[in-house]
Amino acid sequence: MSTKKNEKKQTINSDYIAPRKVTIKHIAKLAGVSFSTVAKALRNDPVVNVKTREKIHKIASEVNYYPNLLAKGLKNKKTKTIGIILNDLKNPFYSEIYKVIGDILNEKDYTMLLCDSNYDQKLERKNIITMLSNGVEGLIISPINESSDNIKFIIESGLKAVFIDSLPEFHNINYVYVNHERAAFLAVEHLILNGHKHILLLNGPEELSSSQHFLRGYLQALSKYKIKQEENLITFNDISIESGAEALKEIFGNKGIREVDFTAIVSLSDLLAIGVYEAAKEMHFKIPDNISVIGYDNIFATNYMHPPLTTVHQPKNRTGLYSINILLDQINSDSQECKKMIIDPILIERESVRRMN
Amino acid sequence: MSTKKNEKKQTINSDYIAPRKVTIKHIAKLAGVSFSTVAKALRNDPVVNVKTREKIHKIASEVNYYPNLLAKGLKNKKTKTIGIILNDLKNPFYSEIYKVIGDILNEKDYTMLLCDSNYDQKLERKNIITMLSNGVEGLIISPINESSDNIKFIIESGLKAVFIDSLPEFHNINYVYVNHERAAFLAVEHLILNGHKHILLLNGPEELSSSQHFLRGYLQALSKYKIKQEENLITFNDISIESGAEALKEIFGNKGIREVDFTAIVSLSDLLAIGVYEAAKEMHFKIPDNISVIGYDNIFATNYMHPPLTTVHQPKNRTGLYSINILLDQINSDSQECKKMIIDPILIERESVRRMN
DNA sequence: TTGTAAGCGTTATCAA
DNA sequence: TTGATAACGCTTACAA
Repeated sequence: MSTKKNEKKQTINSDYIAPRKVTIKHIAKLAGVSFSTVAKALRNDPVVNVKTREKIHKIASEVNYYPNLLAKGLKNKKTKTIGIILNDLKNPFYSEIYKVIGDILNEKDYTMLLCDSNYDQKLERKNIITMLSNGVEGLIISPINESSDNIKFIIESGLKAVFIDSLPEFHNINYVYVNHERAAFLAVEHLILNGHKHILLLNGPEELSSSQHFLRGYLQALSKYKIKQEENLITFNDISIESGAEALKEIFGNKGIREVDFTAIVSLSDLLAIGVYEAAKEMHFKIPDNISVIGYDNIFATNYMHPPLTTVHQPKNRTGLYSINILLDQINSDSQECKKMIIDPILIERESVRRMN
Repeated sequence: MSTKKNEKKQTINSDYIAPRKVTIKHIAKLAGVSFSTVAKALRNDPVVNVKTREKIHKIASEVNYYPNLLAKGLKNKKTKTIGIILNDLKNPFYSEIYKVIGDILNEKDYTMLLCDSNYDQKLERKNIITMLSNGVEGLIISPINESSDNIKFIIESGLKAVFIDSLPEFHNINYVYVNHERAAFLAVEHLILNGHKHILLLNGPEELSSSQHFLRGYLQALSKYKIKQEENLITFNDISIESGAEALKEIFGNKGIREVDFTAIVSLSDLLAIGVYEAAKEMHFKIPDNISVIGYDNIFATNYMHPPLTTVHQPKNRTGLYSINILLDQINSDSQECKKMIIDPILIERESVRRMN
């Protein structure tokens, strides 16, 4: 028995050449105690002698010991890790959200596993599995579609999750949702009150839940003000500056400004709205003189554009803050009660909408 | 012996109530084989019978099996995870970088552990340890200071790393560096050639290596054109819109535009430059009529500002692309040769600089 | 106060 | 072709 133990230690010793990561066993050897004593000492368990504890801590810091979180996680199912799945890391809208999440995580000594699903449901599924496989303690996700199998999969997995930017129809879930329907309504109403009757909708991808909510709000506003809905004024697009510009250029085609059949544009995302500005440069039309534009999100850049973009503000800080707090609460308190928050967006009037009446 | 084994299985069975994560042991039981056979089958080891393999795969997908990456990582020191440590997740400059990193990682089935150090060296150290503890296979870091202990710590840890946005003086390291010195030189030279002689430097934090390089470039340009350096025109600031605006407001104080002793501003970051725009709004001066501004980074927003910001472009895509490729190469090929890349920035002339001559 | 041993979910080696 | 077993680094009863 003791021979065997010695053999084992020999093996470790003979590895000296390659600088191995130091473990509690190495420390134990240096301190001349058993490795379980080291484990206890490192966690400052009062059961171990103060002298021993100090000695062990001293050694640990001398050899730059840091624990292996994989081993720890494997043992206690606590990885101190939370997962974030978003659709476009580059969109400043999301950046603001995970910035505040990151700050809180820093404070609470959690780590963030971040994935970008690129608005692709297959990738989204893969990312969810990655999170599960990595044993994250919780998940914050902005799902592509709120009634997709991916959501069911998350729920059934038992992983604690907070959905953001969406409104999945399950009762045993948490979400923090900024009311997109209301946002669209606010935007379109603002346009209508300024005398616009033909309003182009630059929506996101059709399968995106956000797009669906936004469309609903758009339609609601039209209907409230008895404005006829025009099929050709509803467009679905990828969410990026480029595709916003692309969409406009396509619509214009050979037409001149005067021949185009709308006077204003609402868009699901400020990025798309910036695309309109880009198109304006290239196609030589003026905002808001020829075409009015209103965005959504209120990303920082919109305030400095020319003209400053009228947009609907999404409280991104609060979204991040609430979602991470709800998640951490649930992780650390076993309280199974679900939190559902709906935040109201706010119209920010700037100078990209022209008064027609 | 066999009794004991049965007892163990009983224990697992009696856990039925709480829906446990399924492991290869559960599958083994369902399939009526040993768990080591399952392990082999799942990795499609041809040593196991085709029938058995198929059966096991079928069961695995029925019960939604996914492997425990913690266990896997513990066993083979391969976590399929890479760490990214940056200083401000909200800065679009960084977003663009980790967007492309994320895309590549998606492709190669790696996961990204992302930390924000907030320009704080203590936090940076903590984040490095977190990465080590989590067993990342590689690290991409934009360090705060390139000669800090944190860098040495990384090198000594043996973790494969690529440094970005900095130029640490060690030979056995990789870096992808955009030449900040050159960037500052380009910017200041542009200002000088347009007739500016009193140029305010809105630099980043003093301990930031980037700030130091940038300052060097600023000084170089002044000296090349025989312009006297003025101490009070060199300022260090946090990198954000707010602190850019703050700095300007403080400088102005009670002075009017005419009394201020510079005609142009160079800044280490577009964010700071946007702060100048913000100040311009509040203090009622005009860019470039009263004050010229030139930024650095060329974040997407600068092109749409009023006036469009003249800035120096940093190839962010290439930074991301090169760094992740170098890292992945090194991880998967044991080639220990170090890669050092220096990328040249490019002046982008827009409309925020006034011609004085 | 300290040490022993089992176990977390895998992989890999060896035996059957 | 399949199964038993040890090991990865840690935690945690339990024994000494």
